[in-house]
Amino acid sequence: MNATRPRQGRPRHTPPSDPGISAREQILDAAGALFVERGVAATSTRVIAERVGIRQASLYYHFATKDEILAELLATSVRPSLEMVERIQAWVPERATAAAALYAVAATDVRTLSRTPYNIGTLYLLPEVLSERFDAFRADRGRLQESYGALGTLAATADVARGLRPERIGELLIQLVEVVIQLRRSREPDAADTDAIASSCLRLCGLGEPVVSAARVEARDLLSRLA
Amino acid sequence: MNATRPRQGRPRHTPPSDPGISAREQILDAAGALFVERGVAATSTRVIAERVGIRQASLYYHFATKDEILAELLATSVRPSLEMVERIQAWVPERATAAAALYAVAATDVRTLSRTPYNIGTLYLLPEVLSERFDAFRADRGRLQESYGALGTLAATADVARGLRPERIGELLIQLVEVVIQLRRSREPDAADTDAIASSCLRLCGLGEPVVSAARVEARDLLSRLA
DNA sequence: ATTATCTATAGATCTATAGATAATGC
DNA sequence: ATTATCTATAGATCTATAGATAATGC
Repeated sequence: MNATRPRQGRPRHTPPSDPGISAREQILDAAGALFVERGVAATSTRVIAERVGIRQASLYYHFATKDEILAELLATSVRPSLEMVERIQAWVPERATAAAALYAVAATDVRTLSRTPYNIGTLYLLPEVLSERFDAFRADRGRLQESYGALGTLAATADVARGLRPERIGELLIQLVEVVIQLRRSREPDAADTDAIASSCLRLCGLGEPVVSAARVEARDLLSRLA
Repeated sequence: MNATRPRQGRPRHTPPSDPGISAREQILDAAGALFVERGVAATSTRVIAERVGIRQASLYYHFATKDEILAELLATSVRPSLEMVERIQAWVPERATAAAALYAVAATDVRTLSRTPYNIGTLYLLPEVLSERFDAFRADRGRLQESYGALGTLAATADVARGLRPERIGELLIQLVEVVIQLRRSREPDAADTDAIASSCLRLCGLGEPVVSAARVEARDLLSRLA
């Protein structure tokens, strides 16, 4: 039961609570929680370091700037969604209807965002993300949006598809899914929220109740086969 | 053509570009645009003052703290929505169906948010708003959310109303309407967006195409009578 | 020797206050 | 006299760098 195996380097002022996690990870966790809670500009490197249990200057051994911490957090938070979408998209149209695929993607995305440790999706809403420094993140998010647009257009009724170009459908759908980020600010989302949001995505595409119900069932099946 | 009538007080270092607007308003405008662009913490009082054309310390003649500027901006941005919702709500059920009222409220709210000078709705998303200092604002917003919940519950199908309590419907609807804030970060919303969002609100309540179409028409009529 | 921390600090902020000053109003 | 600005500044930050130090690894 050697709870604290010694590591390399000068020992910390306060020994780490969980030495199994790399210092880099500890910094990302602390910074993530603080950025979400108070924003980036209002979070000083001193507070991040305090929460980790190291001195302020020691952060700079792991990250060159505060922005680099944010960039890393952003990158690791879109990628899983992006991979999932692309995997599900590949099932259309041979093994799944577009509506079911859209439901599956939206529901999975909502569920993922519901469960991230400190509602990390909140970072997407912070003003600093608009800066060019983070356009790598915004490019990833753009690709996710395109996938939503493509799926939504395939799933949409002719009426809706005629009225809204794929880019617009993508914008609206991704925003709708991310409603869960806002929701999580006031309470813990549950399965009913996930269904309400995913169903709304289909309804936004003009689909009526029978199609939505069928897609919900098919999506469940699709997801169980994927897992 | 006396473009610049002199005012009381020591003259500004740089004379005001539009002397018709009070200094207080000028500060609110400058701060609003900057807060939206970079966030509150990242906007220094010096930059706000610079944009107004006064010295940093002169801000404190009009506002006691930076937060007071934010509080004022938040207050003036929810109130119009709140008043509008309550006026339209009063038409239900005697002179309007709940679905039409919900469509009208959502569409008006989306349109209002689409047209605010610097997408001021963005302020709702900033982390500083979570602080207790702004609970007056959050109370107003809570009331708006309750109205959405009440209207949505009245409009919803029995199925949906059984599955989702009014509070949850309110949360989801207000979030859905505020999608336009996010949308505006990348482009100028138009009438098609307004309809897509307002229609999505009804569809989220379980309403099918015929009801949505009828509500859209009725809402247009309702709004023209209100104006 | 390498690694991961530490201490100390430069230099650049930033907010808010104190007190002076240049207008108008009476 | 009142108003709305100005200048000057205290005091508290904050980021990032330089260089020392206490471990482990070889």
